[in-house]
Formats: sequence, C-alpha cells, structure tokens
Amino acid sequence: MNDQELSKAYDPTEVEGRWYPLWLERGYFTAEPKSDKPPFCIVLPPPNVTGSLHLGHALTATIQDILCRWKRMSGFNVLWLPGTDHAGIATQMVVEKELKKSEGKSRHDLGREEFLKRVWTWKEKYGARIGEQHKVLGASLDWTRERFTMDPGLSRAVREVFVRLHEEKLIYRAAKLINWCPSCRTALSDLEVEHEEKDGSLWHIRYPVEGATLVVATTRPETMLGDTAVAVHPEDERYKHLIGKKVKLPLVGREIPVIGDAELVNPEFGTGVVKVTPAHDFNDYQTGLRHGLPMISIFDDAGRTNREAGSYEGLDRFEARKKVLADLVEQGLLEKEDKHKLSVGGCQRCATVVEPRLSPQWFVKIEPLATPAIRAVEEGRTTLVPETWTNTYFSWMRNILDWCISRQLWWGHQIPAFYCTACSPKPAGQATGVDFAAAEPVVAREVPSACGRCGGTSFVQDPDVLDTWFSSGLWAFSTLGWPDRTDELKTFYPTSVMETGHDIIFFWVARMMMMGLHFMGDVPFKTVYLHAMVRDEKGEKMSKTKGNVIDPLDVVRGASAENLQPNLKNKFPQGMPAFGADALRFTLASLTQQGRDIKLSLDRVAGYKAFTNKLWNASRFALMNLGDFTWDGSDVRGRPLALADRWILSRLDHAVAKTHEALEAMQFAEAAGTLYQFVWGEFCDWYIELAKGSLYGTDPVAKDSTRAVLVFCLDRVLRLLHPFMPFITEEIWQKLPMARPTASICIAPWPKPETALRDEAAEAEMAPVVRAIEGIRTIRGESNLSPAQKLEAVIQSADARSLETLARWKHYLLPLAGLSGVSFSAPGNRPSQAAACVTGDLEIYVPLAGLIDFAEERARVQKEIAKADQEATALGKKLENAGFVARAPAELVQETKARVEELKAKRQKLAEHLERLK
RNA sequence: GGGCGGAUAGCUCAGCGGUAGAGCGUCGCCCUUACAAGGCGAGGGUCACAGGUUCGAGCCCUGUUCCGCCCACCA
Repeated sequence: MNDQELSKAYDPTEVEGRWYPLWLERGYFTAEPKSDKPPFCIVLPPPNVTGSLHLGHALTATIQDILCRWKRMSGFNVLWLPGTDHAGIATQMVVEKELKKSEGKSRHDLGREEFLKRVWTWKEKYGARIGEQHKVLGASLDWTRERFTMDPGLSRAVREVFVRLHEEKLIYRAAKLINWCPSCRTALSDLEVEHEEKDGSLWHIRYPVEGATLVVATTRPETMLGDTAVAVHPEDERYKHLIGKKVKLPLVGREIPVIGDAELVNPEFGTGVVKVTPAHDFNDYQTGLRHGLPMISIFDDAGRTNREAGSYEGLDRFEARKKVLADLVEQGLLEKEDKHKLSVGGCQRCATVVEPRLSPQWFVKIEPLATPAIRAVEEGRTTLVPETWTNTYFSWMRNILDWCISRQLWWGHQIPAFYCTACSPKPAGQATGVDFAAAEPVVAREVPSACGRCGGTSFVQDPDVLDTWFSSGLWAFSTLGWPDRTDELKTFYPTSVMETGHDIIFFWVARMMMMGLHFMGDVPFKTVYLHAMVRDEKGEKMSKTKGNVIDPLDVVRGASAENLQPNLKNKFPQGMPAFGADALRFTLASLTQQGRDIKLSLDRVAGYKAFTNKLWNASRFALMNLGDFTWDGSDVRGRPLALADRWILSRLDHAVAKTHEALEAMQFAEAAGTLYQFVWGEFCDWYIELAKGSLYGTDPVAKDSTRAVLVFCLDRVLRLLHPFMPFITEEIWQKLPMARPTASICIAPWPKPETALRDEAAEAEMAPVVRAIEGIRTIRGESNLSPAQKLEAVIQSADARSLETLARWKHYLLPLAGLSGVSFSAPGNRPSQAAACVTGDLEIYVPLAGLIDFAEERARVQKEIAKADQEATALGKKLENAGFVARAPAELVQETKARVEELKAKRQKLAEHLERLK
C-alpha cells in the first residue's frame, strides 16, 4: 500500500498541474454535436485580449465550471465554449501604448496594415495566455471549439448581420449628434460614456438684445462660438416679449434669434435664459431640430476649435474656454461665476471629457429589436437571476435610443460598406479618394463587382470599424456556426445559462437578446445568472492605480514578495503562498451570495486551503487504515453497521440532497457551505474519530464495514466536491481502493439522494452520545484539564433507554471524551467533589477531587444556573402571554412548555449539585 | 431627479417570522499515531435608528441616517 500513501500535507502545486492535460487528452470536455443526452450549454463571456485574467474572470470561470461539471456528471451533453473578444478600442489602445513605449512610434507611423499586424501578434500572445489561465483554474472548456470574435467564421456572421439589418432598414447611416472622444478620436455609444459628478461653474454672460440685455447661464462658455439661438420659456413674463427679436452674439457678432422653448428652458434655473449650441449639446441639438436652427460645429476631431471659431481657431476646448472668459471679462460681459456641480461625461477607456459632435455615423435602429427582447423576459422565456435585475433590464430597454455602431478605429470588423471611387464625391482639394461624409455606399457581404450607378469596378471600403459589442452581441450563435445551420447550432441553441457580471447587462446581455431573437427567432439563453463584482477586502474596486489588484494566478501558484502589489506585500512580506486553484475556486463559490458584491479576503482563501488539507488528511487516514480492503461497489447497507456508520450515511444523504437543491437554485455559497460542514464538522470531527474504534480493533467484520463506509462516504463526497475542487478530488478519487465506474471523476455519475440511507433512528440514538461527549469535554475545557488527564464519569438519567444507548456505545464515549471509565445509574446518590453538567435528560458527573479548585467549579455551576434561569424566564413570559398560547402553533407551545420544564429540572439538579460542592 | 443593493460578533459573511450562526482573528488546555494548515473548550452581538403590523420581527411594512452601485439632457 506504500504507493497509495499520500504526503502528510496537501501540496496543490504538485497535484494541480497533473490532471488537466489528461482530461483534455481523453476528451472529457469535448461536446458531442448530436447526442441522445440532454444538452447543456454555456458560452464563456469572451475575455478581452487586452491582457491577463483578473479575479472577476476567475469568478465567472468558477461558477460556470461548477455548473458545467455538475451537469456533465449528471449525464448532460455539455458544451462550455471558450473564446476571446477582440475588444476594439481597448486592445487598440494597449497596443498603441506599448508601441509608443517600445519604439516611440504611433500607429500612424506604422500605417493601418502594419499596425494591425502588431495587434494580431498581441492577440496571439494574450489570447493564448488567457487560455492557459483558464486551464490553471481547471475550467472544463471545450477547447476544440474555441472562438475569437474576429475569426473568419465570426466575421462572416458579422457581415451577414450587418447586411441583413441594412436591408431591413434597421441599420442606417446619418449625420447626427454623437458622443465623440477627442483623445481616441472616435465616436462612442451612449453606454461608453461614463458620467461623473464634478465641481464646475455656472457663468452668467450678458447677451445684448435690442435695447436690453439677456443674461444667459452656462457651464460651457466656449461653446457660445457656436450658438445659433438664445432660448427663454415661452410663458416667462420677464422675457416673453423678446421672443423673435435678435441677439447680437458677443465676441462673434453673429445675429441669432431669441426663441421660446418650454422643453429646454426651466425658468426657475439660472437666469431663465439658455444659450443654444445645437452642434455641441444634446439638449440644444433637439432644440435646434425643433426650431430649424443652423448647427455650427466649432471643434475638430481633436477637440480643437476650427475655422468656424473665427479668431479663436486652433485652441483646445479648455484653452478656448479660458480665452472666451477672459475676453468677456475684458468687455464687461461676464456678470458672475457661481460654483456649480455638474455631471460630466468621460470616455470609458481614456476618461477624456466627451464632446458631443455632429458626424456621419452608422446606427442601429434599435426599438424594433428591443420590443421582442422585452417581451421575451416579460413572458419568462428568459429569466434573470437574481431577478432584481429584471427591472434594470426593462427600464433600459424601454427607453433605448438608436445605437451608434461605427468607430473611427483600425482594430475591429471593418464596416461592409463600399464606395465607388469613380462616382463618389471627392474631398475638397483632392483629386483622388472619396469624401466618405458625402458619398453613398453599397452595403454588401463582399466587395461588389461593379457599381450600380456608373459601372465602375474600383471600390474603397468604409474605413470605420464596428463597435466591439456588435460582434459580441452575436456570440451566442455566431460561435455555434451561424449563419450555417450546423449541428451545434441545432443542439445547443438556445444556450442554457448565460453567466456574467451585472456591469454588462446593457452592453452585452441586452444586445445578445435582441440579436438572438432577431436572427435565430429564439432567445439566446434561458437563464441569465448575474454575478457580483469582485472587490478587495475593503470593498474597493480593484485597479492597477490603487495597487490593490489581486492576480488569480498569484493566489493559485503563490508569488514572491517583490512581484506583489503593495497591499499584498504588507500582508505577505515573505511572499504569498500557493493556495491552489481548488482553494481559490471554493472561496469564490463560498462568497457568491446573490446580489452582493464580493469582497475577497485572502484570509478566507487560506481557510479553504486548510479545508483542502483537511480533506486530504481525512483521505490519507482512510487509505492508511484500509489494509488490503477494496470496496467492490456493493451496497454498504448489506453489511452489519454500527451506530456511527448508520449515522454518517444518513448525514451524508442529507448533504447530497442539500447540495443538489442548492445547485439547482444556483445557490453556490449554500452548496459549498453544506459540503464544508459535512466534511469537516461531521465526517472528520465525528465519524473518523468514532471509526477508529473498529479500525484499530480486532473484529474483522466490523472493521470491513467501517472501511466500506469510509470509502463509500469519500467517494460520494469527492464527487459532490468535484465541481468546486476538480483537482484534489480527482487526485484522491483515483487513489481510493474501489471499483471505479469511470476512468475519471469528471464523468462519474453525480450522487443522487437515496432515502434508504436516511436513518432517523440512528440520528436520534447518536444525539445522547454526542451530548455526553460534549458535556464531558466542556467540563474538561472549563477546568483547564489536559487532554492527557483521563477522567472517570458518572452518567445518570431517569430515562433508562438513554442509559442503555450510552452503555451500548460506551466505546464511543471513552476515547472521544478522554475517559478511563464510565458508570451509568438512575438519578440520586450523586458523587461529591465532582464537576457536573446537565444536558437534556443526562446528568454527568466527573469526580475531580484533587484536580481542580472547587471554588471555580462552584462559580461555573452558578453561571450555568443563571443561564438556565434567564432562558426559562424569557420562555415563561411567552407562555404567560395569552395570545401566544392561543395563536401560536400548538406544537411550538408544547415545545416551549417542555423546554421550560427541562430548564427547571436542569436548574434543580445543578442547584442540588452546588449544595454538595460546599 | 429616479431606481437598486447594503448596514448582524474585532474582520469577511450566512440567516429573512418562532430561543442570534459560520469561517478567520482572540483567550484557555493540548505536538492524543489523518491533519499544529490540527484537536478540544471558551469569550464575544440592545441584528444602523425610529415607528408600525403580529401572540411573536435581523427577518414583513413605513420613515430616517449613513455606505455603495446603476440610470437620467436640466443650461
């Protein structure tokens, strides 16, 4: 049996590296395109290829792997499909940054083609790294079906969707006011703008109007260069007579009208007069449309003032603001500046203040797509878990605006719109090229062969690319082979569960719902499980700048001190130990409470690392004591079982049922907690200790029964734990001497509850045994007696059956309570010079003459009495309450009465004992 | 301005109508031949505050105060 022996301490680093390659080689994670088994499918939310995985990814991977491994063991044809997202703007930025750092070049120095080569190189490197990280975590992904959003197949799906939506007039091109990042120099969708409350000013500026002065209030004085009206409320008595008159715009000299607009103007706010800049503010834009105002763009794509700004041309937005204000002051037109809080929109990627800008872009007309997506959730075809997110989903979907999908970037799916170089308008001052803003494109799956207007055969493709989320929106079916009608698509669509973070409900979940319903005619997934955000132990968001990022791989493999972020370095000055993937996964599962942020505490990870060690050593104990026994898989109940055996089998079955129920309800913390409690609190703390009697004894039949139960319990508990801790469970499972139904625990059948294992009688019989042992242990502990000090106990009870049970299982009592002997008798004739404990119907006395200070024992007993009194008084009050007796369930009233009686008896016995201690 | 979470033991969190729980940390006694990453025992909470419903309330309702997040065009 030497080869079966385990090392004394569990070493995850040694074990975890071994199994994954084997699982892969044997194809356990490869889904069958067609199968008689029921399908279960999750598509992994594709991580961005920007860099490495963080703890949020580890959480996602853990939860999904728990579900997939559980379903796989439960007989499902599981497809968990991995992949990565090209993450347009984010990836382009990191590569640009690296290029700048390593070669001092910009992407423009390289040119589009060369730059894209660099991005692909980056993608290969980081895409592979992400794959490796998932393997380290044990994620049972089907790597034969790995996808990338810019794979040829997925790109084809993108073009197909674009063309079809265009044909359906759900994609259109228009010059509208859009969010523009002057730093990234691209359009952004509304979602990519993050609003933040900031301290600003409200400037009051005098605008001269025929014989009078209107004072406007603005937070952005520089935009006055593009003002095309001044608005007042049509009912405002102060100003209504001025509507229709002309204002002479200061600094510029342009004459602009005073208009009345009840929607834009709130007469209560500021001065009640609003300057209108339709080309640089969303409200003003709408106002401009309502009143047919001219729209003057005063900024270029870098956010600098253009020719329209006249003498202010060539200034950055914020310089322009300073200059405008200075000039206004000089001309005595600035009335005052008030402090003012305002919400400023910043670019999601670079935080630059977003500039609303008029620009020709591509849009998705979203309302026709949103309506079915709303209905699908209303009708319960897709359920959000926790369901509190349903309202969030609805409120966004019901107020949705058209989606700007074009980006002025290089990295991404280039828009399949083609411009005929022969008949398209040319940009001013240039002989060649196409004026994209003015030209009419042909939208097509491939480059057209000839121009429908002029017959020309030379085309240029729209240089813009699509919003990254456009392709991710197709992820649930593009990855399965759409637009081809593949077997995978037929088998696995709709997918079973979408598991992702609640921060991307709008970006991703909503878009997948819309695209899935539109192109597949069915929801993309039946359940959406939205997990919480992982934060550090103080509840702060992890970020590189804060230095509180925890790299999941460091947690798994350990890290030297110099490689740790500052906060971790403080915690682990000697470096961080390797906790192992199993411990990290178990921690994440244990902290996954629905609807709450996860504050990851490394102390907790350490606690679960200890748990893996506990499981390891419990198994080690079993292996050391199995001799040449091999469990043949036969029913353990066919053997003569001792009380402890029957009891642990019954408890195990409770754990099986509870774990299963918890997983069904996606209560991962509950499932993990159940298993933790069973393994540590019942199997290790009680069963193993009780089993030692027969294992070390001489009765071969009893010995083999215990051995069979040990193996049976371990087999089951390892299977239950496997979805949470894949590595250690496989390692131990392979070592158990038993007939294995499958070559790997990965595909071993998931344990089902078996009522035949339930044994209420055994659980009831165990109760007094446990109570007696705990009572004696308490006496020992409170008296500060060494465990080595063997004690004699006298146990008395009026209930002969209790005494009989205890006597029968005396060999359980002796070792666990540390007794040299025990005697049983009816109450009365109590030992003197003894410590006492009254528990249930049991009175336990431990003679301690010469061993303890009886003054302390008296104090202890008095405390016990006080405690009993306190509880009895509280319950007594309840019983005196007529309402309680009348209305509470009879059973409860009965229980309460019984408890009071018990407490009184206990008190009585303790008091009598106290008398004898004097 | 709307909406959603959260506030329970020193820390991280369970519990969501019937006598307050776990892990870690703390304090005792122990290197008892599975495990000192361990064993046994103990201490520790007016369950944010104020009302209400109920025989009974961390648990349900109302309001208040903090903390966090999301959405929203108020210049």
